Amino acid sequence: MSKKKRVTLRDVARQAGVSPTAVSFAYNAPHQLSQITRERILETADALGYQPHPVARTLATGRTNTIGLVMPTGLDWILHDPLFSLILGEIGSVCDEEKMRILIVPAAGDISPGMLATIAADGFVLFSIHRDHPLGRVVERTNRPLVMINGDENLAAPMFNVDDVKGAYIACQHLLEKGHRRIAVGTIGPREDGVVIPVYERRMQGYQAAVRDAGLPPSTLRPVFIRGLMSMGTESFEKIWSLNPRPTAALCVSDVRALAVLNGARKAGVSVPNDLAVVGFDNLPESAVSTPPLTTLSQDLPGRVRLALSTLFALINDENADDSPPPPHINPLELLVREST
Amino acid sequence: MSKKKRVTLRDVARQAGVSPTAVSFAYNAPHQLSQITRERILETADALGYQPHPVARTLATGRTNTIGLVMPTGLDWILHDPLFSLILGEIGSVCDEEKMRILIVPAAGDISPGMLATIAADGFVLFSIHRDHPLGRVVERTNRPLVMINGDENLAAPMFNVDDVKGAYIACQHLLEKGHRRIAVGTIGPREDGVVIPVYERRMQGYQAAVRDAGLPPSTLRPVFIRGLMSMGTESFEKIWSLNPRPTAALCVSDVRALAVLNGARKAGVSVPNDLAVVGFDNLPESAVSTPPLTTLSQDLPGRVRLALSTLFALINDENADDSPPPPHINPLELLVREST
DNA sequence: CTGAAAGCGCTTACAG
DNA sequence: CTGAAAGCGCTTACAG
Repeated sequence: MSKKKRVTLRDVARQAGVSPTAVSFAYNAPHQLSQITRERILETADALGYQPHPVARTLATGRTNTIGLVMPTGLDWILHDPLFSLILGEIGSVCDEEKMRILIVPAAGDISPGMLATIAADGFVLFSIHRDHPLGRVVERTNRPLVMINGDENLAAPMFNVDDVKGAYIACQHLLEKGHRRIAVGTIGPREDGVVIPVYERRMQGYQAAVRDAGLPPSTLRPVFIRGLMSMGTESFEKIWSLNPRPTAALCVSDVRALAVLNGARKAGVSVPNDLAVVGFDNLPESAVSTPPLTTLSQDLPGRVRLALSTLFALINDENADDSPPPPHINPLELLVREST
Repeated sequence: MSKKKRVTLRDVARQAGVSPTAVSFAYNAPHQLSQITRERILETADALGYQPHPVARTLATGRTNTIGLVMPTGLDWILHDPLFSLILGEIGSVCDEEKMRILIVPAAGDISPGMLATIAADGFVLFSIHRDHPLGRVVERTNRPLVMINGDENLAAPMFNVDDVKGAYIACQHLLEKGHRRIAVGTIGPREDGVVIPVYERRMQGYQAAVRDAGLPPSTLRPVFIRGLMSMGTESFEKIWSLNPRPTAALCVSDVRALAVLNGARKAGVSVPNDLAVVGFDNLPESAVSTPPLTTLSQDLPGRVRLALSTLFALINDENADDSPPPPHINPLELLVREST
């Protein structure tokens, strides 16, 4: 094959003996053409192996039929956060239905104020952007359609979150009511790249508020930095278990962390919930079948993702949309008490 | 803000008092411009908030700086296959380094012969394409740069696989040597969408060959269809355990399946490896820390992915590349004997 | 129902 | 070092 010249609309027009306009109409405005002309054009196109050039089409119409998924880190995130996989899967279903494509945009490193402008997408979904992240500034001054998921509520953008603070509050309250007074908090440590994840920040606040409202000292809670990886179970558990004084319960900011701790505890021969109660966050499918099944906070992820995307699509289609972002959409969380507490 | 007119290169040129060419050069051929002109242009651009239009640039240069990741199913795959997440992560690192973007292309449903042509990408990575899948035809007649990972070796395309047949062979042999004569094979069932996954097909062949070469009857192997989901552990284990006669070992075509079975066995109080030996495939990070750690086949995934991508990038850059696809690249697999056998 | 023309916003020989 | 011009391959008023 090698450098075959691309067949263009012009070639088809010439071959079929019609104008370029007619060929374009055959694809984009069939009713503007007589049945017979249209068929001849389509047959010629087929015979020549013509395919409309997607980029040229985009330049002319202004539509890419692509949405950009922007995250504040490298792609390692996708890799290791099962919740993100769930979100991605849901976005995938919606995009299948809407015939939109998905462009992955990791925003590690160099973030210029105009970075979104350099990306060929009709709109963006931004994940976990913190107000102090360079993307926070970008978001506030861009005029391109975007929505945020799990973002910082201080940013002025359409926001689709869960009620992290309240969820964390009731999770912590649950443990306090069971009499726990020494609680490890399994949370994320400072990231090398300095990125702060808003949901974890809010969850910490929720835990702390519950302790405060119960009239207990802040030292009731002991933060422990653990990684969100199943393979780090032993290390994570050890970090918690070696606290002095030894905690009787662990609140984890994510289910992966909680599941890893469960795994580590089992290997160490420590009984959950008898020796250590464990609570997660987000209710992954795995959390229902772990040993023991995990107490956690459940949310309507599909509903939230769909709402975010339909908002985004509306923004894309109404150029002259209202300027002020709507109030944040905050899904409730429900405490699912299972056997780990 | 609303419908702000886009600032174009032309606007910058006018404002800076230079030609459009000069503005373009300021970005793409700095050395062609005097230091002073260049700075003036860049300042003007900045002041006007100019951003080069990525689509226009693509149309003129023919480069999108994007690679398409094509899979034969919907996005549900990404969702549930942890191995795919690993691959994606690795692709992500390489693309970060190369300043390439990633477009996700699920190819469920309507696949026209020209489908790749409708996608704005410089090249493609195709996953798990079977010769009978509609994409198989597409692949063979397209002249766009592409490579395949875990694909069907009967397809004429640059291929980057592992030695599934041999790996499966030695895994099965391992069990036979331990004296197992009733072996369940935990494999994928027919998918609703009819998609066949080449690696699983090959792995089945490898298991069967080992049994044959050992002079044992084919009935030594009993296929059981199980899902690749951690949350299906109990169901998967039950299916295996209820075979009659009851198997003493299970070969699983993927680690997720093996881990799920491990989980199900534990809940049922069945001891691994004493009552049931279990072998996985692919060596996920989790497999090293499961209870018990999983015997499985390990591969050099990062190396393979990087090789596939560098081949793709070479193809993208050399239009007049050699026509005949290179022989398939087949990475060796190593049996990692851990405590589940 | 059909066509000539302008336009989408860049890049890049080519000529000076 | 700098600019006028053609071209990338479509779409879409507009006029007939």
